[in-house]
Amino acid sequence: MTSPTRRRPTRQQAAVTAALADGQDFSSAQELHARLRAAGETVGLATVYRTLTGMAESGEVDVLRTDDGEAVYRMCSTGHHHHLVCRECGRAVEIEGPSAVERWTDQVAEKHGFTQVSHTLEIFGTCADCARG
Amino acid sequence: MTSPTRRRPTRQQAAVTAALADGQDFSSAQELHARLRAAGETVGLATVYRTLTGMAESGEVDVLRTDDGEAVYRMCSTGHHHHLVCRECGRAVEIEGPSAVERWTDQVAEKHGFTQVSHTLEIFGTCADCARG
DNA sequence: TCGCAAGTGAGAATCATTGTCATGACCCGA
DNA sequence: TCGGGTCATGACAATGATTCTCACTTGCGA
Repeated sequence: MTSPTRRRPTRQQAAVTAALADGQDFSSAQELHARLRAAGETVGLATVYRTLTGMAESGEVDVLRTDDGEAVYRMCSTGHHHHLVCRECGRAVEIEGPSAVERWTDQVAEKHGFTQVSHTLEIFGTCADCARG
Repeated sequence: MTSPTRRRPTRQQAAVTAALADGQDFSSAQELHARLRAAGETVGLATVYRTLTGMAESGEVDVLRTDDGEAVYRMCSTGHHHHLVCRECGRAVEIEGPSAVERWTDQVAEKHGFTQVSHTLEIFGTCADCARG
């Protein structure tokens, strides 16, 4: 097992973290990079990717994939939870799954001999604002 | 609303459909293309993509994304269901979610004013064979 | 059978993401 | 406080999946 790969704190990482903490929506790496640039921060795209990947691995941010395969990131409360995401604007609501679901997934996996089980459960819809538009 | 874009039946589409029906695992477009080539079928990569996209839209196949964002396809029984997928080999087991989950997602979405709700629920793990390897 | 619209295929184009590698910045010990 | 080794950074190239283009082919109705 590798030790939790602690990264050396830098200005760039702080900037990425701040940009991420800023919004309530899921943002892509490209979006964040553009936002940082606009804010006058000079952070390389590769660095944005590296920082996000690192944070995702250590569980500091949640990652999910849009319909077209782009990875989007969001700073979330710790602990296991799921999301209700607007397809149009990306707005996300953090939700807690019923523990029954968590138990059920483990059961199903075990029954079929699967180990190291994880699961994804996301709800997509159109939020009230976007539906109105 | 557009009419269900019926495609004109062709040899190529039949080949893609057959290749897809062949395996029990999720396969990427690239994989299917390679398999078709190996089987002596001459089908363009673009056509494989077009066919898969079309089938996915009409609900004839299930699509999901691997961790690295690649789209994988599988021919499934009709109706709503989920999957237990092996991270290593892609083997998939079709599973039926407890109706409680389906109800719960709708409730949560409604409570937050979201409409046109859909959800994804996939379980990932390492299957017994791969764990042994 | 004829003609046209839809389907096809080869390759180019796109776009997110990752790799490369020289340069610069942090941290620790002296 | 200073110096050096190490890790992070950034510009750019490379990769790889997917989509676009466009000329050519083919299915199907008249």
